[in-house]
Amino acid sequence: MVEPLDPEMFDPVCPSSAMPIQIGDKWTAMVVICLEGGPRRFTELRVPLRGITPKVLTQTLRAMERDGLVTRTAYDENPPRVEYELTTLGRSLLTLIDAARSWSRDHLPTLLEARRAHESTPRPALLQRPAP
Amino acid sequence: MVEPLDPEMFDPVCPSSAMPIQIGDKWTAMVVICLEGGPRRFTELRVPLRGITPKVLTQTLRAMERDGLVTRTAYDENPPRVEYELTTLGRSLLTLIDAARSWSRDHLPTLLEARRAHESTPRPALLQRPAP
DNA sequence: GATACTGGTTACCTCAACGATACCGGGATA
DNA sequence: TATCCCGGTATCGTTGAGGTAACCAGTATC
Repeated sequence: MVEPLDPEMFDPVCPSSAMPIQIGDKWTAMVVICLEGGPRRFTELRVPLRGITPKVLTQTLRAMERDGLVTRTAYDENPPRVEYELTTLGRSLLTLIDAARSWSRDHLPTLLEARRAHESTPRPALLQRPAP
Repeated sequence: MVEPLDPEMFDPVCPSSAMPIQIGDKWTAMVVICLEGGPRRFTELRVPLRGITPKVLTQTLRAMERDGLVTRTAYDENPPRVEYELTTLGRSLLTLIDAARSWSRDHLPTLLEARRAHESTPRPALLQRPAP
């Protein structure tokens, strides 16, 4: 048996939402990370992706399937069982995701600090002219 | 004098729009690339970014300035002159952009082929059951 | 019969990004 | 007087990603 996914895997309040890098659509990178350890079921994916609605998860998975990032396997049992698994192509995104994570670890605090500093200082006149 | 930017630098019909990686907003990565060689003026940036409207370019640059990716320097001459330049933080995005470009070079054709193949094959029933 | 489980679907709505178009202010130049 | 240049603004409209809420089919179990 595979280990269950950690429900705290992704923090909804994490500043990564400010990260200037995005892989695929909003949830794509998180799905890839969830599938890194092996195939997962639909309901299983919903746990760490707190807040995702079934509609949006379906959309995300269908788009990823269309692009050859995941495969979908349905087992005719009941209750029904469907498993999603990364393809080689999908797995190739992991290096990119790692690069994005490294960038964030190294530079996101700087960006957030710049943003914070900017918010608290009113924008100066576009052209600084000598006072009359 | 710095070399002018190549008007053909970015192809509007380039499949990179299908690229599952995005840096910042739609134009951010292109602006970073334009600024790689040194400071550029507003009007100068509009050339390779064919089709960008001044409003959107302003929005993009303001957001980048807020996040500490570029600096804006206005010279009180006329006609007015304003120069945008990458900060160290902005420059740090270049490695990420290169990683994204490498991924695209290596894998985007595969993705596009998967997509093309998928479009031409109707989605099978979600659960394959034996025919009655 | 009622209820639960899985893996969805459907209709509707909201909001932000993006784009099209027009206009502006100040100085230099003709 | 008129026109051009530069670096923008102002206003409006479109589009699509994403979210909310409700519903569904088939089977099993109570």
